[in-house]
Amino acid sequence: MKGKVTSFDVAQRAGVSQSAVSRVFSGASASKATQDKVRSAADALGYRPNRLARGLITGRSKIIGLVVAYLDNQFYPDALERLSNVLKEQGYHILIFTTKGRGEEVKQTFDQLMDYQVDGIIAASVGISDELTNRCAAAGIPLVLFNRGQRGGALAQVTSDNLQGAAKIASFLVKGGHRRIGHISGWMGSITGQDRAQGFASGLQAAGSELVHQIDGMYRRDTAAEAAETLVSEHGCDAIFVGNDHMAFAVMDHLRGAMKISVPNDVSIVGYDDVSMAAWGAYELTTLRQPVNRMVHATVDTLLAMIEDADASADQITIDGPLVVRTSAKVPKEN
Amino acid sequence: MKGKVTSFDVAQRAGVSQSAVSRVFSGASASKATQDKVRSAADALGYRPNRLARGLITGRSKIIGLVVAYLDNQFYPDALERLSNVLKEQGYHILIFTTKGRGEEVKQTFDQLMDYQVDGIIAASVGISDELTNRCAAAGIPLVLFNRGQRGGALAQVTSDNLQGAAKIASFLVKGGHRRIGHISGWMGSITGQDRAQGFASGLQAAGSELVHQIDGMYRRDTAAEAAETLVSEHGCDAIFVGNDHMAFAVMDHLRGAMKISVPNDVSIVGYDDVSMAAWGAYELTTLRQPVNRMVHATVDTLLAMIEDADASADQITIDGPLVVRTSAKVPKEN
DNA sequence: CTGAAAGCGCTTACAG
DNA sequence: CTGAAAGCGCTTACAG
Repeated sequence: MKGKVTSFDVAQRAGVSQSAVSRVFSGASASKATQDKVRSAADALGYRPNRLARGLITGRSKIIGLVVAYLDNQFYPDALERLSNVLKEQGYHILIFTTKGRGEEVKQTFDQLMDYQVDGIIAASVGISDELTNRCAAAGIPLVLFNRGQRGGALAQVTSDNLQGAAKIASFLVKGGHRRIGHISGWMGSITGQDRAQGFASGLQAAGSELVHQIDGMYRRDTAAEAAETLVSEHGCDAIFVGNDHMAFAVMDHLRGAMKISVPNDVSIVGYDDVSMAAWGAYELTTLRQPVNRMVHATVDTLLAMIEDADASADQITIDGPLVVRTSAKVPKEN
Repeated sequence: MKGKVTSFDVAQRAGVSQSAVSRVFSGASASKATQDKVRSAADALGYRPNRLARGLITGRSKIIGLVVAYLDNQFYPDALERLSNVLKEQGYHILIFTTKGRGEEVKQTFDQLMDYQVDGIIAASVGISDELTNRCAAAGIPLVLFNRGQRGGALAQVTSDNLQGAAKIASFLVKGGHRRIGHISGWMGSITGQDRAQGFASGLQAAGSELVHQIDGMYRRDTAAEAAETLVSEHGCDAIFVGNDHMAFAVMDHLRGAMKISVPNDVSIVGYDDVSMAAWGAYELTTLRQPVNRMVHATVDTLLAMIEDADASADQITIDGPLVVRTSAKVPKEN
């Protein structure tokens, strides 16, 4: 522990009190002369304030807990990177927790999060029980849900407009002349899965069509691939809306590979998210773009507002995204 | 700040001293009776020790800083998730920093890392200057390089055996009957890029062949795609070893898409990493597997050893991985 | 503006 | 085994 220089060391070298040192680093008032003395002493010594000590006394750790479930879905690493950058600009950093589980594991995760005295929590697509919600509230720790809503609660959340987005896809598919349209949903235990499914079904009806069949893809590649086979072989689908891009890739692989089916000539596929891979040559997936950047900014804005003002309202923000048309689905004819 | 219960609150309720409370939670000796009293009081109050306060006094934050550059290469989110899990079992958590930059930005990142009093740092494929290395050493913060070596220094690092791995690929390609073999390297400013290139060239020679041409792919998709076009069109390559899977996907997309070239009938492609997508139907990429799990365990073991014992040697660990044969490259004939 | 002092929530010698 | 006390490195009223 050689390198440990404290504010006392700096004070001594600068010939001022330790309080003075603290003041210049915490941005409190100090005369120009003091500032200069302190800064040059600090530079000479390589001093930097200890955030833990500061956090202990201010009650602000400047740490945001991020809990995320699906790092294999490229949407999340992408969001993570942006979240990290936007937060960094505001002086916050991310303590990351990955958890596939639900229930007990999530609970432990929250315990640990709180042990570190995080200033706020972002939960990306993980289900939060009411108990956990209450515990955060009791501890005064703001929580915002990223890309996954929760019914009932007054939880802060930012999602894309899943209902509308799915409806856009429905309309696009119907106009594209598809007759037998199926849906492989996201996990129906998630609001996201439910909303996209519902928006899609309503959209189909609004366009004068109907949903032939729907299977829960559980956000899993293998489940989705199997579902695609069932939809095509048993239900004769000529178009499938898949609940997210991650599953859509698996569907395309399975259709083209094992089943020798041409996409989009035999079956059209549409996804949801517009992750970077959707634009790759192997897939060229038509999909609904989730505006990650705007979602990230909205999330950070909401969270920081709640941190700075405990009475800030828990916003529920819905962000609209465009349909990105590529080649994985037949396109409506111009006329 | 309602929910803030401290060890004093617990002590009071349990009818013991605050020291006693601390002892049972820090695992120091305490009688069974005291333990019981404290635990039940703590449970009733929902008490959990404040890690920041504990860290301040023990000098152990239980935070590991992870700095990572390429979250869009699936290798890293995957490694991140495993790192997080393995570390969690040991009571550590990850404060994550993303940085594309080199130089000044990395320096700032390290400043911030140290502000949080991290117990150790894992740098995943980011270049660390000697100055930074020295600063970590001075501060007594162990640093281990993950998946990227550094020449000269005595830095702890864990990488796969890039030299040998690339040599295996060379041998495989020559045996596969390829005549004009090219290489799109990883960024040649990185040791990883250099080693794979060198191992490949030597391997080719050892197998009685030679490298037709090599282009730096910079770990970028667009650069790699362009390089592939040059290698095929101008140098007549019938096989290309691409420095990592992430670029290899771009190469396959470009060859098959824009250039209407069949992989592997016209050109064989081999990658490096074996990220999960390599197994996907759209690519079925033949590639050298980096044993992420073993690399992660080795990284954590080394880092924790250095944290626990400041005199622990800075291990330089190299882990061997197998060639995973799929369909993106012609396979040597049995005989 | 500035310094002395209290205190954030803990751990850990030190006596008993 | 247990409690009183000092101290980790800071911030922030409080006097001057």
